Amino acid sequence: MKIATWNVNSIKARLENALAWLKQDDPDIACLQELKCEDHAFPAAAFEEMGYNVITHGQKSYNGVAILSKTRPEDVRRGLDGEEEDAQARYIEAVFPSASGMVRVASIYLPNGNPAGTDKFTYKLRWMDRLTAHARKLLTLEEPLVLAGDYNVIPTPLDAKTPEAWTGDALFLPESRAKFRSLVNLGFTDAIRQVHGDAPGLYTFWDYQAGAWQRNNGIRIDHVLLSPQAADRLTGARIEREVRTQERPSDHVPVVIDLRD
DNA sequence: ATGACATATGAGATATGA
Repeated sequence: MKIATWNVNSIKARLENALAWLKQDDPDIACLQELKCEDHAFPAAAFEEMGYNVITHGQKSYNGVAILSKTRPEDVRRGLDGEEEDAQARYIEAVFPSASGMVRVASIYLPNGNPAGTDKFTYKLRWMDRLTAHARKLLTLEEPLVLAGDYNVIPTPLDAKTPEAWTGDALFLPESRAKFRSLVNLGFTDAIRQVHGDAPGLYTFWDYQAGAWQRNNGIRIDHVLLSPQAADRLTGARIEREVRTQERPSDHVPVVIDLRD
């Protein structure tokens, strides 16, 4: 089965792009982030007409996550524990039937955290702690689990064209990278690195500004983390760079993995 | 040093993003 993640940067602005991509790539499950709309405004019908079930956790103007799936979601969770007053819609998770049993998938939009030294950065770090605590619980289920999304973390210098330009940025600060490592080191596999090793130039985001795409001045911040039971079934992982050549593209491109049925 | 560029809100200019 094929599982994808993509930060669309507004689902309303990107609806035609998303439909074209789904028609081309035909994932069984697609995690979307940065919807920038409330649940009632999500264009669900367009995806349902393509055969997808739709679950969303939306918010006006900012954030928002969704999962599209060819099988019916069960055990849906919206949001993370730990901050009851947290109004930011950044996490949705469900379990999906597949040919070889159930697969649990989460769509994650981790806080950006800039500028460092502000509440935004401490919120990012707290959110990462909450995600890690939840992931620790999920791992005890010993089931195929896929944590996919925009993590807003550049894991290593290999994941940026110009890492020196990111010094001091919340995406690359040691605290952010350390918390990402702590999550991975619970026992997750970074699907792209598992398949491509230390290959350079694997990016998922290019700024709209300063010709970043044309110069391939990108960063890898969209990640697919696999539990051991999911990693056992990994047969492929790729970054869909050509999606950046769409008309009015998102500044992110999809990451897609294949799991053996 | 700043802005570039894109989107949402809402009707001009500001907030957010990464």
